[in-house]
Amino acid sequence: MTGIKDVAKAAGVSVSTVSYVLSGKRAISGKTADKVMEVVRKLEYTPDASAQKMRGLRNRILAVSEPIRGDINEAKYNAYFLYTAWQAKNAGYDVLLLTGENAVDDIQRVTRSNMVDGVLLLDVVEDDDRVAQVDSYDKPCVAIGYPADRGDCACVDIDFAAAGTLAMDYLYKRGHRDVLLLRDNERDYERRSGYVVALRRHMLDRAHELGVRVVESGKNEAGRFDAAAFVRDLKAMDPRPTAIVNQADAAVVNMVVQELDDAGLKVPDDISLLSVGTFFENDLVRRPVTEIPVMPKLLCAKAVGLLLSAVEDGRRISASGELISPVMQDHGSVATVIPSVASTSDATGSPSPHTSPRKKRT
Amino acid sequence: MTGIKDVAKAAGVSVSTVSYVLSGKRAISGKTADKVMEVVRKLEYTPDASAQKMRGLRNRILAVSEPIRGDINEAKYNAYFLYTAWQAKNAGYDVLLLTGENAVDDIQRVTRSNMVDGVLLLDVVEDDDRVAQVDSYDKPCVAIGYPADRGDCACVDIDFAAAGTLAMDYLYKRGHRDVLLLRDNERDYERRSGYVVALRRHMLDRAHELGVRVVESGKNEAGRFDAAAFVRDLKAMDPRPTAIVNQADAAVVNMVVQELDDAGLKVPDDISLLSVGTFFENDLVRRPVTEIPVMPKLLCAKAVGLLLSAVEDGRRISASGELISPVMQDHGSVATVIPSVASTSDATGSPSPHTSPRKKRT
DNA sequence: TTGTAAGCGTTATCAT
DNA sequence: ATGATAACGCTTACAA
Repeated sequence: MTGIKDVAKAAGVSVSTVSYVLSGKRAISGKTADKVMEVVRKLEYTPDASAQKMRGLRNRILAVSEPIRGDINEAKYNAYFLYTAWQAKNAGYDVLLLTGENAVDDIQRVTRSNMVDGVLLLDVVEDDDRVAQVDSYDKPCVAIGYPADRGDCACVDIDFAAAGTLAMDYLYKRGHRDVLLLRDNERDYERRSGYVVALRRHMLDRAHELGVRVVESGKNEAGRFDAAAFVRDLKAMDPRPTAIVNQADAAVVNMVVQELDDAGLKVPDDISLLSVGTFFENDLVRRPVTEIPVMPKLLCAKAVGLLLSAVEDGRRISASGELISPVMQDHGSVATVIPSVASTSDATGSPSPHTSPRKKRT
Repeated sequence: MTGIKDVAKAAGVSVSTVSYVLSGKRAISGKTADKVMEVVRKLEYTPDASAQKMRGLRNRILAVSEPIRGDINEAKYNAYFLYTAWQAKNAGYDVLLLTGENAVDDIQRVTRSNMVDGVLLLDVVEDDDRVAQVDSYDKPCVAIGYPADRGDCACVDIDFAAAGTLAMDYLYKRGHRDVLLLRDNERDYERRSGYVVALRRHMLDRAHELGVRVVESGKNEAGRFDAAAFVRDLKAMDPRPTAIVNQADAAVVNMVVQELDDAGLKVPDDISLLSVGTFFENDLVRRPVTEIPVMPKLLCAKAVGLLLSAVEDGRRISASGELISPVMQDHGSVATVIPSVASTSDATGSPSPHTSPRKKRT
């Protein structure tokens, strides 16, 4: 309500003086500056953001696109969203959230109408419309996630090819030749959520190269996972897997760990557990699990940093595709075993001499 | 980039004609309108939001304040946030998220700088700064939650006094005289999160009035809940509670149900389970639980509706404090029992003749 | 039915 | 060191 004119009048100076005092873009005598600032505080003057934006100043608003597909309660993706908001805030930016189904329309609308300074894309899937249309936005844009074809879109993600390799090499090096893949929520595969699908493929590929046998768990429908059945199946397998590679979330892992416990299987002595592409930092886990995490904090920091380098310094970022190396966080849930001789040959019905896994924890 | 002048030039009309075609605020000949719209589409013209706002039009942006206190992964509150965003979107509004610690500063900044049309307050605690300062905002404001003193702030919430009464009356009517209160996460009590605290108090008060004995579970620290111990304690109690009243989240309830099962206690035949002030709709629950839910969807719809009535129709809403009646959602986890005669008298060490609860489910 | 021009609240250029 | 004023892109009162 109170504008720069009111301040100027009350301080007995011109509007330009007020503007310059506030922006610091030219020298002002200490006396005038003090008087102006005093009035500014007294009148609680805050410059009109629209007027500033019209003059070409930045808004300090970033659009964050996170289309809500189906269920609203996907805590997994909230981590990215909140860290993004947090990073933006730290840099002095606010976040305009775009959750509509027609994400591309929304992004075009807010960029073309000059409502925001830049755009962040969250929950990117393998063939993402928002990425494909990046050239139609009037503002810089960074995706968190790496679609199959990133075109001109700047992308930041974990290197999931490397993560898949790292996971399998890690197990292989510790003697594991038979692993059980605990699938993520089916919905994540179906929506072709970028990394979940890619990671699984890379793990299977690497396992094949190494001669590691991978059996996949049954489909894991949302909210219907039967941990008891999973463990029962595990015990019935021949040869019995020496490790579980997990893509599912904390709730599922907790249930599995509990069931393993009930079934008398100790982690890692009787069965190793490695979680890949998950993020357990904040969730309750019944026991620490060795993990190659997705690192939302890091990704969001990188993405916001990259976007702001374009917004504030005009850097051209359309060429940037940053892949961050995965890291193994050892929490002692993977043991070293002696590979069973039969494990790489074909599995006949004969009772394979199962090598009891018992070694130092890793 | 492309402005109204460009459109006017290309269409061979004046800028006001273009403006009027787009706003529909005066009659335009069909021919001109068509031509203009064609050019608008071809040039992908989108009016500059700042310029419009300067002319007094609405921005169609609502600020949503949800300060992140401590841990970032509080899924509970995300539901409110997402439903709010969804409701806003449905009404044609975008959402500017304010997560900073200094919520009041942020709200003052975005309202005074005219960046938003209105403000929604989420995760309101009993003595909430944001509510206390509501008069210092330059835009209409609605809180979801009911602080101790709402002052001039419009508030929408479940009537938790009524909910507490409803919960206890419901159990009392079904013969329960001894109940065990399963506490929510301690953090929720500590931060004095509005309803969690109020609800507990109201339940205890009502129980006292009815002569229902309430024993509280031990503190439930985040991520450290020991369901087995909880059930062990339950079995050791004398007289043994016939019902559990739950304030904790789905993860905790799942664990408890599982442990009850393992301990041979059937719900509801051996022990009733009533959840109050929770929201299990989207979470996996091992068995349906009778619930007086918090109804975020409804609350958000009411709040957004109220706010928009102020934003769009200029209604004065500072007098509005809407309390929504709680509803009991029966999912068959509460049984009717025959009250034990000893239950209202003092509990001596004598082995009370525990009335085995077995009746029709409710 | 359409055009002209004032004005919204700022910033920045030009004077002084 | 400070002041007057054009310009930003749009909406709308007024004119034609």
